[in-house]
Amino acid sequence: MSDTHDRFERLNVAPAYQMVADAIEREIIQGRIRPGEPIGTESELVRQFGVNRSTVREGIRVLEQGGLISRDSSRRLFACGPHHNRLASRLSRALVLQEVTFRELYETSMVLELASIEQAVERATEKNIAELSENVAKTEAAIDDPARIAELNSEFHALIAKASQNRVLQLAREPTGLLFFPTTEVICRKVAEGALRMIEANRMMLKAIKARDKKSAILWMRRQVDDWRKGFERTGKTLDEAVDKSYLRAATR
Amino acid sequence: MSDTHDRFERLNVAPAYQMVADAIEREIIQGRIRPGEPIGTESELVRQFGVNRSTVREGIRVLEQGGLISRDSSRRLFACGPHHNRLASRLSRALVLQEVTFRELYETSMVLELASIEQAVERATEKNIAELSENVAKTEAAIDDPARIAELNSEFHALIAKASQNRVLQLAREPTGLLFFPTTEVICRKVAEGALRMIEANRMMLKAIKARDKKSAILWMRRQVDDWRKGFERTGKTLDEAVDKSYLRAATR
DNA sequence: ACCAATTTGTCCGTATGTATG
DNA sequence: TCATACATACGGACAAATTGG
Repeated sequence: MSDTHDRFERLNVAPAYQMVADAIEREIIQGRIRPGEPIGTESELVRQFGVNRSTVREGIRVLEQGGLISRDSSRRLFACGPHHNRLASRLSRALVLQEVTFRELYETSMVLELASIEQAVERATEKNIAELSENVAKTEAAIDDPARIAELNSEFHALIAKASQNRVLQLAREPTGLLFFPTTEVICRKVAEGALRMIEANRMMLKAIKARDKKSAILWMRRQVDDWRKGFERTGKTLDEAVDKSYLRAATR
Repeated sequence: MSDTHDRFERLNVAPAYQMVADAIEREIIQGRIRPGEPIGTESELVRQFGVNRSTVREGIRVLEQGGLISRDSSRRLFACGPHHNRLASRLSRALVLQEVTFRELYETSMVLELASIEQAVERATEKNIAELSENVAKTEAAIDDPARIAELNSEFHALIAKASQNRVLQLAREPTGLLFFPTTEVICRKVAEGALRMIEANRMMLKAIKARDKKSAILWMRRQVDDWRKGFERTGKTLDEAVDKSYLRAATR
């Protein structure tokens, strides 16, 4: 052992593939590569970074998975503003793996959906309202198809969030929506008047948004989320059981 | 061209590395590999899947990035219940890339923080309260250090969410917290009484939680988030500008 | 504390399928 | 149609780090 001080700290050198990923990520986040712009071929990156092909490819996988880059039909690399879908379904998966309960889901959804519709009442554009109207019409036409109803209801809530013009809120509620609404199908099948009450609530929410009637909109949203809870319990399950992984299928791709 | 029908559909064959990733992911999601359990060495996987090591490694990168597996200090692979941290910072990044405004952040944070404290008042355990007390004590001791104050305040809110016992809510507020609270440092520097009001609010929230006084707790939380908005505007910025990428550094690792 | 075996990180070269012009 | 460029995948190799005796 030497009795001198270590002159240098240990260099914390990241693996090469990580540095490749970081370097490209930086360019995208800092806006020097805009979404849609090409990244270059693998050989190009090999040349620029001075590392091996395999190394570049590992870095690319990281970024692909992170949703920062993607490949088009011809497999050329380009930057892409990450679609939340991928992130949201990852989040949903994380929730399932943590074995969160339906109660946690219910409580959080209540908060997020109420916030969404409150802001939607204030800010919904004509376009938003048209989209919601179309959704309600489709739902009324699908009255006898539980799967379709559930899907449309899920879309209804996503449209509400969109109408809030608040992208943070939109992103925050997406993972819960992904897990929350698939159960509506089960409920529609088991509870006779379930679909009818759902449609009525959606119709009333749409009406309230048109009239900019915040109070009524919130009331009907609360009622619908509560209906979900009651319907859920009526299927014989308890709120304190963990969200099953089977609800993931609908969420992943 | 033959005039016969195609007998077979085109096989949707995923790349090998993707199949490797999917196969391992399935095992984890289905619970056949529990969090903490080892996955095996790369050579092991090479043998089992019958593919090249480079291919295995690409698959591993995907899962690592997805937070499903990780390497411990000795770089051995093991499954891990995905820590939200990684997902949350990814979400934050997505928000920045979408150039969301501080207003969107503010509004959503208000909703999520209020919900957190409301549930925290109902359910905080002795342990939660002890953690919060310690945080408040540390904050009082750091009164002259804006960076430390901001960090501790961020932790305070995370602890509140933890005390809500609602993991869905916890996960939902994390990305916004990551972006929201770093700005408190700037505010503490620019607004003289900022730190003091922040500490007072935290102290009062803690007190309200101890007393199970929901009304007071919510009041002080609302006041603190509002203070944030006022302080933010006092720094000369407007709520309608986009959240800057500079706020990301604090968020990533 | 040393050594041998294992494992990871990285690299090289090559073959094959596919998309584009 | 053909040629070219490129992505995917493979086999093999070596140095550094880690493990376990």
